[in-house]
Amino acid sequence: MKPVTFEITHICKQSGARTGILHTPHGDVETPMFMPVGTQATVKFISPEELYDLGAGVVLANTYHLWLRPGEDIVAKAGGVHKFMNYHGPMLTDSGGFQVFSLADTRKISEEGVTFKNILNGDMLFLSPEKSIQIQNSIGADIIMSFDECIPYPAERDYAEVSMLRTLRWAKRGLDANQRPDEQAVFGIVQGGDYEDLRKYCAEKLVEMDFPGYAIGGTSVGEDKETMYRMVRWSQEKLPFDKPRYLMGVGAVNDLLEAVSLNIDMCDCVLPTRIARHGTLMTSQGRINIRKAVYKDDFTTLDPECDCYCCRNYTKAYLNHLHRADEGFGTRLMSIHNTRFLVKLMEDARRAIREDRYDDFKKETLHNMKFDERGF
RNA sequence: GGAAGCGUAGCGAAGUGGCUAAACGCGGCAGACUGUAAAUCUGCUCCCUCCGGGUUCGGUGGUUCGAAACCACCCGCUUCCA
Repeated sequence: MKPVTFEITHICKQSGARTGILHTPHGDVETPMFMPVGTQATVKFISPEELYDLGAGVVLANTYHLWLRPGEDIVAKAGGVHKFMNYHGPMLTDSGGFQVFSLADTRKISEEGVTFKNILNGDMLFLSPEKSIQIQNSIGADIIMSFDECIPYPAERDYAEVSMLRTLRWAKRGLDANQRPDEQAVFGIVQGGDYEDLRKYCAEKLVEMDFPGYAIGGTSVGEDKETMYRMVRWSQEKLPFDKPRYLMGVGAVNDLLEAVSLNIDMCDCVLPTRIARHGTLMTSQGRINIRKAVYKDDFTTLDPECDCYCCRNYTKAYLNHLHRADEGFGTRLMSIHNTRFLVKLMEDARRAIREDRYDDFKKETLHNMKFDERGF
């Protein structure tokens, strides 16, 4: 019994992009989709009820951070992460592989795994592919990720190769370590830096291991757009067409639209919630910073095309005030808006795909959001 | 009426002879943010500017090669005593 399955429901005649349905133990979700990130078992400032309201499907949590606090045993004791945080839709946990990148100063990599410094108390901790899966088994998300090394960009070819080969061995070890294969699906992660042969080789080898879904990692780590899209294209070419493809850590509007063109089904990103906290909002007319003086007495809606709780009820002047006054309600409203914006972007993308006009939709959306003619 | 203390850039507050156009915080103006050590970080914030220049530290006058800093008087504020 496979916990996670995928079916393709339509292929756009204009673009080749696809829609699908991801079936999980906590419900079905339509793809392509955007997945909000709730690292510490909460999407910062957004309640589960608000997540349902804004149409969130899969929500992420993070293995490394929940391991350190409160500890995976606590989450298991709560009955799993869904019960713990009271979110009953599908969930996915990242393996800690991103922390190999983001916490590079505090860790050391070996064949066996990664020694991390506990950022909370300085203890030395060891995370292996098996340990990561074991923790994720305790946390209990529907989709769990194999432990990988997210390498920086740029990376020397030799290092990218050594790291990718090790990530492949880790993927196999993680797959074999899954104690709950009937409830939790392990996805493999394609690495290989900005090297075509490495990306393709990695994808081929992962496919031989037969994962229920595949992710593309090592992107959005500082590279330019051309490079990112190239890495995605190479990675995705060797993946089986009928399996879900997850592009990790991507959430800028132009990147999402390009990802959908490249047959990506799932994307996650902290961007909407993080920039919301910092006062930046995504709108159908492009990004704005609500703190700017021009919004002080702008009593219009943030985005007239948005149907979120924030846009239905509040003005830019009010958001400007709340942000300047450092009021948490403003942060909540803006987090809800940005998250809804990306969820809705994907809803609109799915509709366009079903109507065989995805290329038109993409071009028009990018134009309205003031991206240049290349979509950058 | 007497005594003591204080007055520094939009605000708060360092500085008590040259390294000071003047720390730091707030406020203000911008920018960044992509599998979250991020309700964070970066830059600018006296005036004119390309180098550079011009005016500042309650006011006026002095001491000094040189003062926000020392002295005198004046103005204002605070506290205490009557």
